[in-house]
Amino acid sequence: MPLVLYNTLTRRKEPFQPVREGKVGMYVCGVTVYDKSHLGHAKSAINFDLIVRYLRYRGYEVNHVTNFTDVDDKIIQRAKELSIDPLALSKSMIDDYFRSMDTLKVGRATKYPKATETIDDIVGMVKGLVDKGMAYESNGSVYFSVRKAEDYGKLSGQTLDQMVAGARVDPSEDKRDPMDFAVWKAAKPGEVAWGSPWGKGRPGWHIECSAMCLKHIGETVDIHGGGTDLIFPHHENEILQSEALTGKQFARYWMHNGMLTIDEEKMSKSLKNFFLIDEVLAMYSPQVIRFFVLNANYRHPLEYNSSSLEDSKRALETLQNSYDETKAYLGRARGEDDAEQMCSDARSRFMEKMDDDFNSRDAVAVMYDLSREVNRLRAEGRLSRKGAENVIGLFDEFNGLFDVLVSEGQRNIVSEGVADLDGEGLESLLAKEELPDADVDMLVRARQDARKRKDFAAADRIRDALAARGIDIQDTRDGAVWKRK
RNA sequence: GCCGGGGUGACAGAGAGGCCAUGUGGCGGACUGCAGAUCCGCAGACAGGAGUUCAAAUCUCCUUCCCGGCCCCA
Repeated sequence: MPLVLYNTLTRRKEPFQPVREGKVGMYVCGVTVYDKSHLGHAKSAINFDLIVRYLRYRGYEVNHVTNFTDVDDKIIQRAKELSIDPLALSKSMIDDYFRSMDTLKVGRATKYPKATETIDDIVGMVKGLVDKGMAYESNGSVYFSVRKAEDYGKLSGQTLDQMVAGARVDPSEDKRDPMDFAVWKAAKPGEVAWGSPWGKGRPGWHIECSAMCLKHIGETVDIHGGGTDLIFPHHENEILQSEALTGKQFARYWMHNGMLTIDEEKMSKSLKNFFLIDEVLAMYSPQVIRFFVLNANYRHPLEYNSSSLEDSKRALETLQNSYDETKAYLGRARGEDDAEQMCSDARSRFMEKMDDDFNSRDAVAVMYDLSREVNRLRAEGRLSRKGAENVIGLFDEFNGLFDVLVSEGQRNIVSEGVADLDGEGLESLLAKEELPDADVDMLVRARQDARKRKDFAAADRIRDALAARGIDIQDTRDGAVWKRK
């Protein structure tokens, strides 16, 4: 069964066939680091990280490159406002990006090249374009000549004449055609700049990605990704300049993630409707945020509102409970069912969904099915210890891709036996601020005793006291199970 | 204006010709001292209008509304 993915270039799903068997060169456009990252950037990173993880799960060797645009107009302007060095600003924002993404469990790319570290390659590329007559120098800047390019609009479906008609292009520059774009920008006095055959300057935005693809992956990348907002003009221009230079197809598959929206509008800095990753992490766990993102198709816009993470949190609890309960069940397994068939069915359905353009939403639905089935087997006492191990193993396997379940730190503890505690001991435990596990265990047992005596007031008092410290008790057929929330 | 993508139950969101999405929430039942968790069941949907087809949420056409892009942007 082949892996199929949606290719923006052809606007349809296609079987995935990399240039070199078993190997994938993947380039994903990264961020321009002039400010801290927001939830929309997190969506993009999580979406593409899942794609990388799944490709590896499928056995591909993936070379994943994501860049940092660490010098551009916005960075220079912001640095000026803050009276700091622009490269110091971008450096600190890159640190922030890594901090956020690490917390969100976004896997690291193979390489994170920066524009400022690729200047030589960029200059070489610009030179090559000028030599070929595809680009021209004008007042220290170099522009790509769009009229000379064949098949303009390959990716976006735009034609040049349409563009010029409705465009808000700036005609005041030194361009021969208003649609020409800068591949090298002449520096204004005092700006950060690098030497070049055309004088001091810095790279145009689009050229750095072309140069990095060429340098770190090759003339043809298998998968080129980014947000839908980059399709035009960024990716269109990357294709033009790269193919003009190499004569080879630049990217086989173009994948674009849908925007995160608020009130159906794109989350963005300019609309001031964004939430920083840090702000959201202060309220919700990385797992909840990941689940929110992965519980939807990467390609479509995803609506964020005040309740969306709360909903995700609740929905995820169902899966986490099933996982935790199955682990807790290991110690008291009774039953015959090894769940072999159930697990292999679930795995193949899961892969079938992921093979279909990384349909994580449907893959999540498979996890819910698995969880319901295992819950039933446990409740009916039909699951064997081996069966529980199989299911836990499968949850772990899925979680290796999604990373939405917490495997440690959230233990379910069954408390059995009678509490060795007198009234005074009980009161002193109830008064404690911090309760180590042994104390919790003692209180849970005391509550069990009280329930047996039908002293429900005392039992509820203990439950309330534990709840106030974030400890949750559940009475089950097999005794009381508690966990820290 | 032009180029893309969409409008699915209370909400979030899959699906792309025939079969169930799924989750949260709601309702009913089981279990329970209560609660929670869990299980079983129920309700509720495909923007509007034509057409193609034995069969359409899924294909075609029209209308309408929304979003993204056309300066920067994941």
